[in-house]
Amino acid sequence: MKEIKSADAEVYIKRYELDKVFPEHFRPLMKVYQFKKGNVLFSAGEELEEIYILVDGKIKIFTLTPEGKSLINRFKRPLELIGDVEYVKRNTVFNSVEAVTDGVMLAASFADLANLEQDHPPFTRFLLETLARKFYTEAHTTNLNMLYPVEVRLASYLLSISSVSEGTIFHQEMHTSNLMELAEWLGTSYRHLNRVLKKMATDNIIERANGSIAIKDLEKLSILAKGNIYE
Amino acid sequence: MKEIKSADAEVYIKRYELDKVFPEHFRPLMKVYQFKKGNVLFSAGEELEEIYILVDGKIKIFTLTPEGKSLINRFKRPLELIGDVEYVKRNTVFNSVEAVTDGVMLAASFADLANLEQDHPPFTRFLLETLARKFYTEAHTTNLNMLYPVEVRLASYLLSISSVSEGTIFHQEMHTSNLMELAEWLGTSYRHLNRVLKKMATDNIIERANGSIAIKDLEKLSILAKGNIYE
DNA sequence: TTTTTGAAAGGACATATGTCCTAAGTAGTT
DNA sequence: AACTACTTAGGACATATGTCCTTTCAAAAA
Repeated sequence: MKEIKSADAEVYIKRYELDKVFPEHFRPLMKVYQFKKGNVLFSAGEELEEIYILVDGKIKIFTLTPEGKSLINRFKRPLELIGDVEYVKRNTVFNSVEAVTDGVMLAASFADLANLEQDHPPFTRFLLETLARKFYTEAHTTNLNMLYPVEVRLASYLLSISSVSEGTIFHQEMHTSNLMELAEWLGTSYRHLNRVLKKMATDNIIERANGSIAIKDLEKLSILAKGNIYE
Repeated sequence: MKEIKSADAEVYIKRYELDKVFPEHFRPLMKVYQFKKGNVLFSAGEELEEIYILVDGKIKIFTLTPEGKSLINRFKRPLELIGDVEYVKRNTVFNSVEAVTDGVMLAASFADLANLEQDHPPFTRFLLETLARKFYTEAHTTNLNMLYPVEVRLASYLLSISSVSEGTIFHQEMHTSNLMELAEWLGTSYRHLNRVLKKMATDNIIERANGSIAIKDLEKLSILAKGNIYE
């Protein structure tokens, strides 16, 4: 990750309405970093000294076992805080983070933030609200993962990226760019995702043509999803 | 849950060193509730108006699917906050809560707490630290559950409640009072827990005698747990 | 002591999902 | 066009875990 000294945090602070959180006098203390697709941004166990704010791009958060194999993860887009828990608990990094696309982060040092907290309550409040949202989302996703099989989760996911208007189904941007990533997103293996996709195709719920997935029967899909909404 | 007007929050505030969090002038606004084993304390979807602080007893936090069946849960002992996320996000209750033993909660209304936040930053900080800890623990447990089979988790659990001294193994208090509860704690079915226990007994790692579990081979257990520590 | 009840234990079977491999398709590069 | 690399697709098999039942057992109640 490379610091861009010429860049100004200002633009991003405006864009994401962070001006109440970071007062004028604090902004010169903030840095702007740029990262490239594929960069390993943080590794579990590392010592952190700054909080990072994802303001552009997409990242992947995952856990590696000591045995090196399995992983669990989420994809994150702006606005997302990295290192908030580490800042509050003064822990080492818990999850590893990798860049899925090019992107930009703002950063502020733990020390500066601790000072900021002394005379600027909105920042503490911001942290609190961020964490509450994270906790809620995390719990929601975990429950979904543990309570329902991949088929249901996939159905929910497809519903979440589709919207219907005048009988036509529009696909919003997929959170994932290919099936492997989709498998990771759903927390399953690529092989299994394929199996489930095949079943849905056989049941005439979706149709697969050259790598893309088209919804054929929205109603059946809704029934499958059991009213769950992903994210 | 029954309010005990005669009771005083003071004792508990002392015991858990909450005096910096709740200043003198705020304490008269706090209530003391008593609950009985088996009471359903909160149900998912309910509207909350107070934050609750578990100061005595054991509770169970779980999720029910609309289909009524499966559940996921954790057991909690003091000191634990209930309703913190709900307070910050103004959501309805996310998980249901049930009393496992008799116990006591302190409570303070959202409205009073919002006022407190205005002129008493330590409370916001307390919320933040609590949430960070919760988030961390939650993530840790989730990872453990998703990455390792029940056998490993059970091994970790047994290790976590055992301590060795001069060649003798001491069992600390189990978090659970019977095998069904242990199965819930581990997030598996009772049947499966039994299967795994049997395997461990066959492998001479543990020994089962009239309902209790004794560790026979600590080393094998440690290898099985792969260095993971539960909670 | 007999009866009842709930916990403990496990057999039989089904299902979700993972791992390992192979093959076919597609796009980019030489 | 030939080659390479990556994605898609799926066969074969193993494993973790769930569901449903039955039996055993021990403690509590009659």
